[in-house]
Amino acid sequence: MRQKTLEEFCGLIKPPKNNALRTGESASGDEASETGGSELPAAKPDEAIDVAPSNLPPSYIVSVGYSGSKGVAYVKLYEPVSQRIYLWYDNTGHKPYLLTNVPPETLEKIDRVVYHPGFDHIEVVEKYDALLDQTIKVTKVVAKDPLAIGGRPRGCLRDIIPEELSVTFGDSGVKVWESAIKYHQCYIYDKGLQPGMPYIIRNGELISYLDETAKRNVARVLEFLSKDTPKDFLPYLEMWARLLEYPAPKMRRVALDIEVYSPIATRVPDPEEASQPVICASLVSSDGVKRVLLLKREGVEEGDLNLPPDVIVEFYNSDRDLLRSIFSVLDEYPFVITFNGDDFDLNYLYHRAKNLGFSKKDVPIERREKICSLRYGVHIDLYRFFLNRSIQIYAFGQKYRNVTLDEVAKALLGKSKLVLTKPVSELSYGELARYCLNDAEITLELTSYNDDLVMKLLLILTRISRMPMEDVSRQGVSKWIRSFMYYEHRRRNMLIPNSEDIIAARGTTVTKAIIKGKKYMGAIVVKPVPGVHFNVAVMDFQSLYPSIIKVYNLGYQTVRCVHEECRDNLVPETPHWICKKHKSLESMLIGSLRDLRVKWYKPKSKDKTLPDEQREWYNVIQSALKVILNASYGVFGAEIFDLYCPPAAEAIAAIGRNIITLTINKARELGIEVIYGDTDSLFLKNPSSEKIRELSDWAEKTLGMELDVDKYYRYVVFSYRKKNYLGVLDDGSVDVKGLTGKKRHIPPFIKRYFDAIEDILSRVKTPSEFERAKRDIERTIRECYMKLKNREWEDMNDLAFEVVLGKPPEAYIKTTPQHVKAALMLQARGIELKAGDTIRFVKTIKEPFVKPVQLATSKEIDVDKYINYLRSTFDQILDALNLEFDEIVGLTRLEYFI
DNA sequence: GCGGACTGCTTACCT
DNA sequence: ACAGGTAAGCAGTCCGCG
Repeated sequence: MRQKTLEEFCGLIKPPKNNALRTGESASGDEASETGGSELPAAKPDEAIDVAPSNLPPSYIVSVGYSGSKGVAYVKLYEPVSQRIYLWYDNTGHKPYLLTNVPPETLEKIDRVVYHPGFDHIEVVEKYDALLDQTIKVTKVVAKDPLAIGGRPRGCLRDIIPEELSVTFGDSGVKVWESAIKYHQCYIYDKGLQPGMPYIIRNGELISYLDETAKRNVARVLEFLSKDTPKDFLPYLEMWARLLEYPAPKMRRVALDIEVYSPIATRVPDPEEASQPVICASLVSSDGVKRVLLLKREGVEEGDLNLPPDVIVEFYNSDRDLLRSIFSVLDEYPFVITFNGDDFDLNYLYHRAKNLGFSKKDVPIERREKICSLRYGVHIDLYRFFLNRSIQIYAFGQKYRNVTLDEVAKALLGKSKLVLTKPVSELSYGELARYCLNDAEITLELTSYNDDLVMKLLLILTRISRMPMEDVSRQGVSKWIRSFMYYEHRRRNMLIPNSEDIIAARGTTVTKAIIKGKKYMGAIVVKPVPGVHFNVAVMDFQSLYPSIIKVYNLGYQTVRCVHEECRDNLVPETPHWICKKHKSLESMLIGSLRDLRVKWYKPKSKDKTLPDEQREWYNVIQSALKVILNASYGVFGAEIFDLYCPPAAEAIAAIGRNIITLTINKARELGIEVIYGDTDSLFLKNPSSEKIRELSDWAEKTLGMELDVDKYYRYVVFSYRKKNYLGVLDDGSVDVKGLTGKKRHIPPFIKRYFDAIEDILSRVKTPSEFERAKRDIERTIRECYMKLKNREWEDMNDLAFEVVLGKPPEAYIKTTPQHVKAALMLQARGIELKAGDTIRFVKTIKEPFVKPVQLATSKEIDVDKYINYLRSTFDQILDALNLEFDEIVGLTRLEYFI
């Protein structure tokens, strides 16, 4: 089978001339169907959405799914003019399938296969097996519906085939491939669909739409990047640039929050039971509508609601009517935003409707595997999105710690939830309405601040991952990467290997990790030179690991490939070799993404000559790329990743060690003093710009890697500890890395004094100013010490350590750390605790030497333990300044021993 | 029976 | 549900100590 070009695969065509863009009807109008004569009994989502008309203006694919009633895949399109959702049903006869190495003539003899109710037919197809580097013939077993392939606990073709063959033929070499891919993903891959991108319909076909501006923009990117780029790389740059350059539409949406009555004040009602009425709902939309729906109840204080004039308040006599109103909104908006709606709001409404006897067609919510989706639009649960670790760290820079609406909103918007003085069920209408409305407002604002940053981020991730928006917002980075790699397999007609095939063909790791229990050796950290160093340049390799994947051609297909002639292309410090004959798919996909971020999107996001709006868009793109690139090496070493390949991960790390080592040696050879380095960075003491240039050129020429100056420190303070330093930049801002004084769990009392020291250091400009700073630091530490010693704290909370429970308190079997001891005391008082909860405790004199702050009194505090903690915290800085904690606080040797 | 040396567990951090 | 490396504190264990 011929490999399709990207152009063909994406179905790109010139935009139609004179394409009369029809403005759709207002979204609030009737829901009359334009299906044009489908006689099948309508079922969800089919009945709630209009079928896309042939003159549909360019519309964005936001979701892809499978229609059980019609037995075909469908695509949800968002039309940005009318701001409505339309459906398009597959009309190409695409069907679910699996691949197997069992020959057709054998399969035809198996009744359980050919008489399976979902069985359709068998074909023989050719696929390229990248593990063996050869084209193989496989049998394609096509089914009538996706559940016949897999997804049911028993009786699926993917289980039947190996079962039958091992029983009947005693064959253990039976292989089944690609049977665990969700059908809607399979459809996206086979059709080369680009979720998040605009499409039009022509002769009933769904066709990708790119306007002339978009094409010009893509051409501009390519022209800029093509200079020093190998030819085979260009199509990939082009593919990504098309997805990334196309602007985002305005996404019409509504945020929903509900409040539920609870007979027990402290308990939130169980959504699966949904036994209590919904007493309030707020709907706040991007088109400026704010509605509060309240349930009339006996004995609730009426009075003035005291809500802003633009809020529409509606009272309902029954929660049945209230639900109906909510549901009509859910059937109208293309995007519905919640915070924890999968688990609570939509889940509750779904079950409540069931309990109230709603018929299925009157409920716009569908529930499957902990997800609540909508038959009409797309449900984005922001809780799930913000919970994503990669998003949390790389897109939002750790600005929020705990994923609660209050904390995320505080961190990103500077806004909070309203504080309740009473349980929800006891609030007056006004209090309830204001509370609920505020939640919906900040939920919406989390998607709209910074010019819709979150919506745009989701859209970009949708495009890169080639997944429906619902899925992208709920799944992790390894699923996103898997998805675009699978897509590329299908485009190139490559067999998607099973995880065990990769392990069997490529083996495991050989190096020994420094940390017990890890699979292989990781990065190098250079011992810092202790002391204060002025004029320090920090150089680092731009996206080191993605660069290695690109330049050294890494991937599951190229590590330990089958060719004899490649075995001399060794990875340093390992027996692994890398293929010289073929380019790995990973090196192309990840490498091109890396180049686009490093050379185009990141610089553009900082280009002050561009309009703010444009720069912000580039910033969204470069953040999305950052999230993906940061994980692109890690996934190779993660068992949960479906293309898990330990030797590839190990090789990347080994090459990284080699690169940083060679660079350090080169720097020293050039006479530059290297005072520290970690993984991909070098701290250089007082280097001349010529030497920096020389080193950078050397890296480019001999390693093929970009080594740039990341920043200049006015000075850096190192102790002997790795991953532990303080650096002052030219503008006086301070970078503190790894020091205890900056860690989140330490008592505020100590943190405040640490911050004061940081402040003193930020003002030091020259070595001569240092002496005065040292005296100031001594004074600060003395003050802190005296305050503690004299027990002068205002509030116990100031002394509390805040440590997060990694698991529920009962689950600590091997040891009982201090925060767990405190947690157990709280639990003994009936306070429920779970993994992720933060325990606030103080150190006390008597056994067991800890107490939760809530239970402790001031006189129980063990001051000496705090002073010891103070000592070790400040030692990290004092070490480097040649100061002694005990001398500063005036402890003589004698006192120290008493 | 006690204390120091040691290992292991746990959390928070760095790249 | 991306990886490994480092710091630090404490819990628990082992062993010596005539």
